[in-house]
Amino acid sequence: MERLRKHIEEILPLSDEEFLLITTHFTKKRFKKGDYLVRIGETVPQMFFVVSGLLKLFYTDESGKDHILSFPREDWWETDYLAFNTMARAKINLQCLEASEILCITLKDYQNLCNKLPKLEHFFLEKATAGHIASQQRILSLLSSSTESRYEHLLRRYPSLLQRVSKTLLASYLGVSRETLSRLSS
Amino acid sequence: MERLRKHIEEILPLSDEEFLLITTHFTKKRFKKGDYLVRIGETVPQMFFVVSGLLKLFYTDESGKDHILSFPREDWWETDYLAFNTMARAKINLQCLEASEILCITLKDYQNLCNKLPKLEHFFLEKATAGHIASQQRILSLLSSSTESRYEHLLRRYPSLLQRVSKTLLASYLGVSRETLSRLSS
DNA sequence: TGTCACCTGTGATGTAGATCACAAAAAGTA
DNA sequence: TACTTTTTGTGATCTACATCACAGGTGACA
Repeated sequence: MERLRKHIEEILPLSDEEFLLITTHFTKKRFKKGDYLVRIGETVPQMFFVVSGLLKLFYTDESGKDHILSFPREDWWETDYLAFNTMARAKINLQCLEASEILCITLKDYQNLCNKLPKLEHFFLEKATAGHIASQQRILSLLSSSTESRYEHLLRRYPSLLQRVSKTLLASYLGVSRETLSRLSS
Repeated sequence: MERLRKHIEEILPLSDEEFLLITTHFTKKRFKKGDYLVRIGETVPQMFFVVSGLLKLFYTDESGKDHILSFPREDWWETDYLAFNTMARAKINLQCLEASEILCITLKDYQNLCNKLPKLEHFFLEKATAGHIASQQRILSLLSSSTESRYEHLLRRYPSLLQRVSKTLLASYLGVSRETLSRLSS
């Protein structure tokens, strides 16, 4: 849980009591490689904070092809936000690429926590804004950049990703076939 | 300003005093078609709420081609959030496609307002989350759908857009050339 | 230690869409 | 109303990328 405290305190200082209150609302779980945290078609009772490990958030289209939205890793918040917030069924999957340590919070606990500690909404607002900005920049790069420069940009921004993720998965994040990406690398 | 009140109260009930407090932090401005609210390279002192009118949020790449991120219209919040929040220079333009009535708020006023009325952060958190979700879905459609189905989806979701926006602009929102879009329509 | 699943590179071929070019139609503007 | 600017459709050509197919490599696990 210390990791969560440091993470929140980058934005919001916390007293010991406040942090204790926060921790009581989360459950720590361990997942193995391949485990699903969210599966298409099921409900999404929780939001997740990644303490350690690596996941993929992805959509599987009608033809069975995967499209990766993100690679959540240490210090990331992730879930199917649409399904989580509206208590609907998931439209996307969230699955472990590595064994992972995760803090989980239910919608009810999340709402309770925000009521008891309203300044946390400031924290989550910052996170949501950052997420929105990042998504917009991804849209821009999909609209305006070549596959090659998107690939270079990705590696520059997350150099460690290449060590942890297969090129097949990187291709499906970039929106090209793995063959095309392979030809780019060489 | 009544429009703003109704808009906020869809999420958050407000007393008359609270709403009065809010209004004192905004400035109402009228813009003509073609006017810029945000221009690449300049600072972004304000965030905008569209009372009436239509705008485009777009990036111009090195080759001079435009890429449209959104068509903000009635009841939308928009700005270059990255530049606004970090007081940096804008990377994207925000320009009027129609004469528009806009409520403007500076970063300082925004922060003051949220301090004085913390429950507003709840409102903005909802908006930011919705924006993030919408952006994610756009990424998914860029990754997984054909141009044709993205076009159909856009028209289904915003049928009025076709009346207000040229196909050239729609093409640059969808990420295809206007020639290709023209061939699709026929 | 052998087997199996997955990953990666590479060739051949097909296709969606970019780009260039032109003309007619529509919409602004003086 | 006349003139300019913008929008739209359509043809011809070119290119990036998808798809299919195959083979060698690597790590996981029984």
